[in-house]
Amino acid sequence: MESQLTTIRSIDPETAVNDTLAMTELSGFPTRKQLRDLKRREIVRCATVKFGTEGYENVTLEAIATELGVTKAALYNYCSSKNDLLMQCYELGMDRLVDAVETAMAGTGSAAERLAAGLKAYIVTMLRPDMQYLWSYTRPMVTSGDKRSVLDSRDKLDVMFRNMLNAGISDGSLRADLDPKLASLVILGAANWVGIWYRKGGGKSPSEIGAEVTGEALRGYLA
Amino acid sequence: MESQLTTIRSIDPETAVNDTLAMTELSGFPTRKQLRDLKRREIVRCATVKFGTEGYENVTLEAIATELGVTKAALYNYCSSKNDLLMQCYELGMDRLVDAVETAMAGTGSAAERLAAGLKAYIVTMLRPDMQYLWSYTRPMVTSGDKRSVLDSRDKLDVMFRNMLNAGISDGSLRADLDPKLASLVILGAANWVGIWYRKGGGKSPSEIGAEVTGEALRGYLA
DNA sequence: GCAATTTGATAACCGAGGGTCACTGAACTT
DNA sequence: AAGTTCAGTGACCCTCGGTTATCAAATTGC
Repeated sequence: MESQLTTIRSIDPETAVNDTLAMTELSGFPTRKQLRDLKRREIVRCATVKFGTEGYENVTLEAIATELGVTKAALYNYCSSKNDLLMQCYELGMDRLVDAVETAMAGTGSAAERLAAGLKAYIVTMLRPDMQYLWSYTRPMVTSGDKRSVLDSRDKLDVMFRNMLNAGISDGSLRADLDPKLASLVILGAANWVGIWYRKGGGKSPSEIGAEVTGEALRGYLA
Repeated sequence: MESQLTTIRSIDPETAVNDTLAMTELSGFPTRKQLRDLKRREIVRCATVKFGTEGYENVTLEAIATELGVTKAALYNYCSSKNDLLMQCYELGMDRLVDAVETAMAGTGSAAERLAAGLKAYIVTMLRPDMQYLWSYTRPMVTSGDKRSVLDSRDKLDVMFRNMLNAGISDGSLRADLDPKLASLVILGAANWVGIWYRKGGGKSPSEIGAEVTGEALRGYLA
């Protein structure tokens, strides 16, 4: 059986919005390192979709390997365990989240407006079909030791929101008496909770949900 | 090996606060049904502690069985699968939560005060060591089909909070313009989020955390 | 009291799936 | 051309959830 790992698969526009993979396609003569890294990311991308839509414990390494046209053992060249593979998926997901929030917050409005934009982007990104189960259903599997980079990203997000809260106090668009630490806790809590209860079919689109929850979560903090 | 399932184990006061098991000890000549039910609950109690403190996927049925002094196969007289056992643990946990919140909300103050008491009780209960992983780490494993009763309890809690929010609008202790549905979402989101990031050693006790988060989550809703 | 039956537990086993390892063949190096 | 590196293979092991045949004790019927 010929390995398909060397093939650059077409990117599904629905699930791959803002995916960075497409931007790093091979140019001319790929080095061994480049090829290896591309394959690794292809594995992670495949695993992310499967974990995200089917749930971690319902996906076998065999299934991932088959889908990629290789054997299970081959995967172990790119990850040290199934949990490690999940970790790499988390990193990918975290990067997406950070990117989305960063972009949304880069606007020019008041801090309150940019905070709202960032929060909405956070929620919408989290509700992407292939992020769904990844966040709400398998965060658990992140075992100690491995999870450093994930926690780093989480902290990074937390800091981004806290900074924006502080900026809001400074520019007067948010109440001066709010505690950024506690407020970011409540805000992110509300946002993350959406990922738990939201299921397609509730009638509302992720974008609508994002806007509604954002409005509600920030209501008490506006100046 | 003699079965220890017939022994009523002493209740650890730390983890068994409000546990209903102690109230149903056998009286005189236990019937077969009573004995069976007692054993079932003893299994669930043991599993709850282990799942809660070690994490679902790190606990083998073998380990639970050994701790109870029986074989793994014996457990299958009381549950149909490992996941079903987890479900029963969730029910136990949910009952604890509902009890705690109900009791806390039964006071005589304003609706806002009772809401705060209920929310704090919710958080504190959730932070019990043996509830920790159960909530934040294994909610995922609840697979469709089985999970009806758990969702019922969750709905029940949601309704309790929504009712109290409505009561607060009526008695004027909460802002008249709040949307109970969205508000309960944000409030419970913030509360549940605590279970994710809280780890012993942060210096603050569950009670302090509960009070702080409660204050913050309700701040925007007070009249 | 003594068979017949029901119940709860056991030991032995099965199969899925995560993880390992000796080896192979192709690509790169010299 | 010979040696070296390395991704990938196939066969294998082990853990653990789940099943089944069987047995002993308690319960019931006569």
